[in-house]
Amino acid sequence: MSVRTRFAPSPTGYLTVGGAWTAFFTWLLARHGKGQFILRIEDTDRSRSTEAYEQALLEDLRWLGLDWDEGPDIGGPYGPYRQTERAPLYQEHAGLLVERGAAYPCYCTPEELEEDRRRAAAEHRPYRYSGRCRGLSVEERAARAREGRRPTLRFRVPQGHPPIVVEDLVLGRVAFDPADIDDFIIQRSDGTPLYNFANVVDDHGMRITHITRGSEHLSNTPRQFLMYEAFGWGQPRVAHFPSLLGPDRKKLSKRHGDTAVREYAAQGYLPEALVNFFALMGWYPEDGREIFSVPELIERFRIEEMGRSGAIFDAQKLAWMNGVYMQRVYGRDPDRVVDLVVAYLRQQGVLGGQISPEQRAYVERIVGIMGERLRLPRDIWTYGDFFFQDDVAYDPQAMRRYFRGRETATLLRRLRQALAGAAPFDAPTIETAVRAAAAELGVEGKAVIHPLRVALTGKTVGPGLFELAEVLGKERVLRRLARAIALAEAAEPPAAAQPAG
RNA sequence: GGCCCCAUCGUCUAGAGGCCUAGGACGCGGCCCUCUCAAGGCCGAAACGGGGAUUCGAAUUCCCCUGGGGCCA
Repeated sequence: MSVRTRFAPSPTGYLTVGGAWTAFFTWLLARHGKGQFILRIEDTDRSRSTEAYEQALLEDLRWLGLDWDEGPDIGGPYGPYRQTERAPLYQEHAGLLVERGAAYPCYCTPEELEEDRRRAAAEHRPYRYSGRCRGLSVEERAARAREGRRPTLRFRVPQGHPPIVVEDLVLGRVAFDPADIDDFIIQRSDGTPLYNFANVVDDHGMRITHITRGSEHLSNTPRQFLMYEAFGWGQPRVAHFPSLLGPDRKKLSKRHGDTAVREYAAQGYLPEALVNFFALMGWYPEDGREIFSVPELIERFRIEEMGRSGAIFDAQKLAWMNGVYMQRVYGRDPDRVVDLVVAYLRQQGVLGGQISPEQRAYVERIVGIMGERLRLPRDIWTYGDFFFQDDVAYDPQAMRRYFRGRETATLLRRLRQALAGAAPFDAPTIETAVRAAAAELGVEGKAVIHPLRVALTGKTVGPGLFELAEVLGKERVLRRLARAIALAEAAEPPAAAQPAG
């Protein structure tokens, strides 16, 4: 049997991490089964849906590498793939249910229903639909229509129906008692379909074999199964994924902390890292390995192995994983990492306009010496801001620790002299010069290396000193040293006391 | 309110009756390495929500409670 799955987002906002996570597993299920993945746009909420969001949704999905076989942009044999374009289908199917007596018009106004609900609450009994319109005769219906009432359509839940058993691929067997289910509305009085109903019509119409969605829809499943039954259709397989939670253990939603995927893209996260990270929320391979390529994921994924409990999105672990992927990508295709870093630098206004080949080559060298420190593009700044601004930001703590007045000034002066004579100005030569200077001064290497690092970079963290000095170049190194010497001397008298301000 | 789902370290999770003095990863702490940081190596702190029941034996099965999430809206 060929597997067909679908992802059906509403174009009312950007693709969020929660949505992308569901989309990913849905896609994985199709790819694992060598089947099709279908994209459907649920744009029935016309007031909030926009064309721009739809485009953004497609872009973000593509960025993640989730490709679809049928969708609004490429069409397919079971289209259209936008709900607003499928209105006639909903009408037709609603008519079918009415003909069969499986659905009936309900003339109750929202006010009347609200009143019922209020009374139920006041009397401390569960609210149930009164069934007021369930057995209306043709004349009674006509009379209500004459009053100007526009009916909704309700699905008639069969009385005495045996328990509805859902064999969920993730959750296992779940049984629902139909007696607990009220006749539910499938079509609004304006003729538009409700989510549950449109979903059934679309999923069946698109030959979806495996329905996947968030577990918040589990309670809808018996209703949908009842509709499949009324239509005389075979049931699809269903799988309900756990929800993604925020750090407060509350379900992530657009309103509540669910970040847009493009936010991560903008920050320069690697899509392969994000996808690998997604895989580990809810599913774990037997051997405890954590880094998987997409083809490996497709091969090894088993939906039966998915976890059932909600997971919190751990941004820290994502950052770690992104770092792992940064290294891998750098090893294979350094240009991609450089591109990401350049994009970041432009975005921050550090680089502007056309990037010259020289500028790019410079960034390339910096990226090269950053090594594993570069987990995200922004780390270029965290560890290497001094590469881009001559006006070095001296970390006060670093100054206090390594700038000890005249003593340091003397040391730096000696270093400056040694470096002035270093030729060529490359890391090995610089190292030799620095260590020789230390020996002459009768101190250990680190005793001069630390102050030198602070003098050149303003900080105590970052790439190897000799490498960064090389990239900086002799001219800048000497200039910065001159300034640092002045700084060190000036720092002397108040060094012991608390600096004012 | 009714119905449904979930419950192992801070987090992601392994675990499908004895292999568990509960394993891995991120994060955290320490040590080593080292020009710093990062990486790497070693070490460490850190969890089976509570109560019953079944069993020779329960993280693992069943029931109740509690907590969290969801649907009906």
